[in-house]
Amino acid sequence: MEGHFGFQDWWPGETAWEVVVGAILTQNTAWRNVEKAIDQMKQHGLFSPKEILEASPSKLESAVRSSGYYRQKARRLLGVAAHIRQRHRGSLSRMLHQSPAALRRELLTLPGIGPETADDILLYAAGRATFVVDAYTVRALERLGLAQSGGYEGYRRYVLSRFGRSPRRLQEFHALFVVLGKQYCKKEPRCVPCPLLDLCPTGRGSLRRGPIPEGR
DNA sequence: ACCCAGGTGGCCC
DNA sequence: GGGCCACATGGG
Repeated sequence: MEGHFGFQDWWPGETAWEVVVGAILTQNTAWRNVEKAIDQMKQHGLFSPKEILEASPSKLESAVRSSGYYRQKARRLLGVAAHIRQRHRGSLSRMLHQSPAALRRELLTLPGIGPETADDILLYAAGRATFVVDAYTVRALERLGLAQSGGYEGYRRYVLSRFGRSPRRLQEFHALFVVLGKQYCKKEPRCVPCPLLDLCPTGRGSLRRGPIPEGR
C-alpha cells in the first residue's frame, strides 16, 4: 500500500488531547465536519478538559454541532474530561502512561468509547502498539478475501499477528487503510477497480462489493 | 430527495 | 456471535 499510495505520515491531532477529542467527534462522521467542530471549540474557549468541565453543556453542544450526534458527543467529551479530573488528577498524560492493557480496559468503561475509539487513543495519543479497525479496514480485508468476520477483535488480531507491533508502523498502516478506503473501498455502488489487487496475497477478491470469485 | 461518513450503546434472538 | 435501531450534521 505504501508503494502505491506513498508514505502518509498522518496524524489525527496536534496534541494528545486533540487526538482524544477527534477520536470521539469522528465517530461515524466525515473528518471535515470534525475539523469545523474542533475549530469552534477552540474559538469559543471550550477545548481543554478544564474548559469543557466549566462550560455550560449547551455551549459545548453548539460548538460541536457540525460533527453530528452533537448532544451525545458533547456529553461524551464531558464524561472523559470528568474522568481525567477524578481518576488522574486532571492529567491526561498520567492516564496515558499506564500499561496499554490497563489503559484500554479503562477507556472501554467510559460511555461513548468503544473499541475503535479506544484503539485510536491508544495508538495515536499514547503511542502504544494496537491497530485501529475501522469500516474501511473491515471492507478491504473482507473484499480482498484476506479475513472474514471475527468481529472487531478478530480483525485487530489478524493485523497485529501478521504486521508486528511497532507503533509507528501501525499508525502508518491504519492511515493507509483510510486512504485506500476513501479512494477504492466506499460503500456500494461507487467502488472502482483497485490496482492494489495485484498485491493481494490471495490473488483474488475485489474491492467491489459482492461474493469473492473463485480463481482469478 | 436520497445516500453516506474513520461508531457506540441498548435490546433482541 | 449477529441484526436492528437511535443518535444528527454536512457534502455529494
